[in-house]
Amino acid sequence: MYTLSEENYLKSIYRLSQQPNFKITPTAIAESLKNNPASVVDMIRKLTEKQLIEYDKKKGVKLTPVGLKDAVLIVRRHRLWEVFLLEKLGYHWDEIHDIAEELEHISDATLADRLDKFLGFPEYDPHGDPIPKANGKIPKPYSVTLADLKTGDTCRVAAVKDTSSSFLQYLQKLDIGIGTSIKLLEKISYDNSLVITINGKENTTVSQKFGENILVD
Amino acid sequence: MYTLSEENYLKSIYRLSQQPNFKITPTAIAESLKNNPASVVDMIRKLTEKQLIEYDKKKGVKLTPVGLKDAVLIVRRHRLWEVFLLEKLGYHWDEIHDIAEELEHISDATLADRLDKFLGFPEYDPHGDPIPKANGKIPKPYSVTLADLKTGDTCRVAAVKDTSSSFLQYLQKLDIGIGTSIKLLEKISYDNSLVITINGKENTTVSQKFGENILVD
DNA sequence: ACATAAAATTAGTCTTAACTAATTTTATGT
DNA sequence: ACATAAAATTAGTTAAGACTAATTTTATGT
Repeated sequence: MYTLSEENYLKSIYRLSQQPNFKITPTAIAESLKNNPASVVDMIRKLTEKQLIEYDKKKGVKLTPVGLKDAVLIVRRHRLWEVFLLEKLGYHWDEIHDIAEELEHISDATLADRLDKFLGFPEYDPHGDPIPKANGKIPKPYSVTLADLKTGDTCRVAAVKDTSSSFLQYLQKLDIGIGTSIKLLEKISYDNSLVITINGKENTTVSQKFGENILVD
Repeated sequence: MYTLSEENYLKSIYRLSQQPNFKITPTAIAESLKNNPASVVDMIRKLTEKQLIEYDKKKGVKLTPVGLKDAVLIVRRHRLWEVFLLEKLGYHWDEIHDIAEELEHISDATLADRLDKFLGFPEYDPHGDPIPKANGKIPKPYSVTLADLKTGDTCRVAAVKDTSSSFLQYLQKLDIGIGTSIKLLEKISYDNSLVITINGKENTTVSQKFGENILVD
């Protein structure tokens, strides 16, 4: 169907299109794929001919309906494989992305749907990103972070934005995982530090940056 | 580590080396990979330079110890994925080979071992072929075929040699799978056709070629 | 042994998708 | 507005790995 490269471009363009009000330029794509803008210009021509994208110098690159549909399916495969690697094969959070980058290109028509079923139709991947359904519908992404809460609010940890091992180790030290209940006691107005209670235990103070990387529902 | 093509050549050469007293020639490799002998000659040069194979016009192609080790690991990955596809995702016998051809190239160092563990360390793949262990040891392959039996013998299907979809679909039509009990009623001396009973049901006649592709124990 | 067929090899071409270097176009700061 | 910086584009190159066509080497049958 598509070459490896074509799929990577589609996925990259899709990912960039998720940033609101962001103009998708050749350089932006080049940076996200870590290759040369000249190469990107070539591929833009190719994908335009295949009617998967449209390119307007003023507006940048946009996925066509067909391109969008297929980009979403690639993302779907990526995120399903991430769930598989973490839940079934026991990989850690920070190991799964690169392997899923390879697995997402396996081309069998029914594979994603079978995997989806096998995994119990998960709605979110281990990074908290929504897994597109077979029909292309995408579950509502988490958007509220710990830092968005008002004093007195209680929430549960749904996902994390930052997946660096230093962050994950810090989480572990604080005994925070998916599903952990957190109550916001106070927001320090000086630097927006957050005073929280973790699972009803004693109080802890964390930084604004920390709070912005925890997605809650 | 290796390119897709290199891995496919290694695997192909390994498969051919399993046939006893078979000289692995450029044409033989070309046929098995369905490409041109001229291309094979190029790749023989490349793999020889990388010291993965040795080529002697008289003796044909041979894997070096390093080439053999890595070819076996590719086969290991292929067969483990086949087990996964059949047992976990519910694919049929004749659907799994092509998908495993893609999955086997996923390059993460611990993936095969994790998958092996997840699957419960299976010894044979759904085609009955032995799955090489992580250390390269290979369980004893089946060797007796249906065509080797004497009249009156009863056996169980352990594996198949031919994995073409036409053969596998024929098996499905005859209701033969791994574990199926077969009794040899008669060998037609004219053309060595075999009259058999499948799972105690009514008699069927199959060709010698068919019988030679069913491994039993 | 020799003609012929088959296999192996060489030489050169093609495609994909990357690259660099050079040039043109667009944006930005003073 | 204009100089300069940044971005986009073009042209040409490279590498892998396939191909065809032509040639050489090896095998086979009579």
